[in-house]
Amino acid sequence: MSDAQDTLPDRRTTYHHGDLREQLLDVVRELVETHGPEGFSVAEAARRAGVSTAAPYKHFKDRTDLMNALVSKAMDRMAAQMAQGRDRFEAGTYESVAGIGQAYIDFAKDEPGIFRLMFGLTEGHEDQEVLQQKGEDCFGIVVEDCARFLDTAPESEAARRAAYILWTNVHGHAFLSIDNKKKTEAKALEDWDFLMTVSRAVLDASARG
Amino acid sequence: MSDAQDTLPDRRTTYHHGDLREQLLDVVRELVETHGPEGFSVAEAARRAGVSTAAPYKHFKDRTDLMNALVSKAMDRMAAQMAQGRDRFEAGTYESVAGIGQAYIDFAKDEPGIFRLMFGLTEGHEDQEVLQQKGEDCFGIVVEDCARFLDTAPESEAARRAAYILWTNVHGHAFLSIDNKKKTEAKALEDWDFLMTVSRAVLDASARG
DNA sequence: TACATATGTTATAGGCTCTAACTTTATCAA
DNA sequence: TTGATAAAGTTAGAGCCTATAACATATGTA
Repeated sequence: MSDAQDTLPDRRTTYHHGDLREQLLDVVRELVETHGPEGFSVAEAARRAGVSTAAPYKHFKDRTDLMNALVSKAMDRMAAQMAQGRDRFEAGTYESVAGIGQAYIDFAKDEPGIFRLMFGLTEGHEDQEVLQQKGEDCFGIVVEDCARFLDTAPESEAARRAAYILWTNVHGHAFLSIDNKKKTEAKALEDWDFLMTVSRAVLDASARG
Repeated sequence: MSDAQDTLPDRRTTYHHGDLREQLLDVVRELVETHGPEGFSVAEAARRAGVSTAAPYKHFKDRTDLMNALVSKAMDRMAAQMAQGRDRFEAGTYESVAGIGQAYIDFAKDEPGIFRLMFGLTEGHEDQEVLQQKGEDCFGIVVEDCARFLDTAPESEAARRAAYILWTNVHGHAFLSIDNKKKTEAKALEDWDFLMTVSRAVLDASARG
């Protein structure tokens, strides 16, 4: 009679879902990548997870809360990938710094929806101590490697300053890359070329004082 | 009896509004700055303009269309301010390049909501030839000034490359500034200091070849 | 076993987008 | 000047969304 449930994914036999919170995050992650940073609804996510549209609210206070959780997990992935990018090279070299940047850019290209969400959040973002901290952690990876290159402490003005400038380069490049794939400049200047150019320019300038 | 109309702004006497399209854009601009890039609704804008919630659709195809118009106007303002920033100094100098960047950053700080909207658009953005072109125009201002500094044609690889790197610096700094006003790095490194540092580093590196 | 808690469900209020059908005003050609 | 047409309003309403309330079912622990 009711064939509506045939369209439901993974029809459950149990009353409880078992892992709804995580599955919602997965589903929304997909939606965000296919329909853009704001192109998801809690209702649609619930439907795809095979639960009622009210169920998500047992796990997330509201839509923003869900988004924050999504971003939080994304930041963990990002930090891990940045560390991995660095570890492909000897620490404290042009290459390791560029490697961190490459990981950042790759993340942005692989997950542009989430990436946009991470930096597009405005409401209830800056209040979130956790997200704030995770952002700092990512930045810390760059600072640390710059400090090693410059042979200074990570707390030094020089290291933080160089890291900040490099961060703007990489962040800006990442954004422009995903924002405008056709842009000729972005193509003419390949990622690695760009990264090595700015790493050298900034680190050398910093080393010279 | 009905005191509802007392809350309506500028109660009209005429049936036609007269300049609804422009007023809607103004109202939405306000909403975007007070409630964030996505923190507006067509309905609320209509209410504030004192018309029915259906009226806006006589002027804009849909919500996205309204947003695009908003962004389009913002890009005009931005281009104008960038040119103005450049003209405060002798053309083709570190200062004029930094001046363009300062205008960009000021725009982002003055109108963070719109700024985010400009670079957060995803759906129906890249299709919009007009917006695409206006973005190129802004970029062209930087390219031109870099070319003058380097004493090359604006079409030269060197000029476009230097401009691109500087654009990432400025764009990244602008974004990080508005994204995270508390960030210590952003404060330690004042805008102008940052701009002159990167202008010198990038232009000198480019000039050296 | 039994009670408390966690995690589902249905129902519903209220807001939003956008369209349809209708009304009022402006424009412009004869 | 007039009368047809287009432009720019209006109300009504379908259909989607968020979020809550009230209720149902499972789980776990005393």
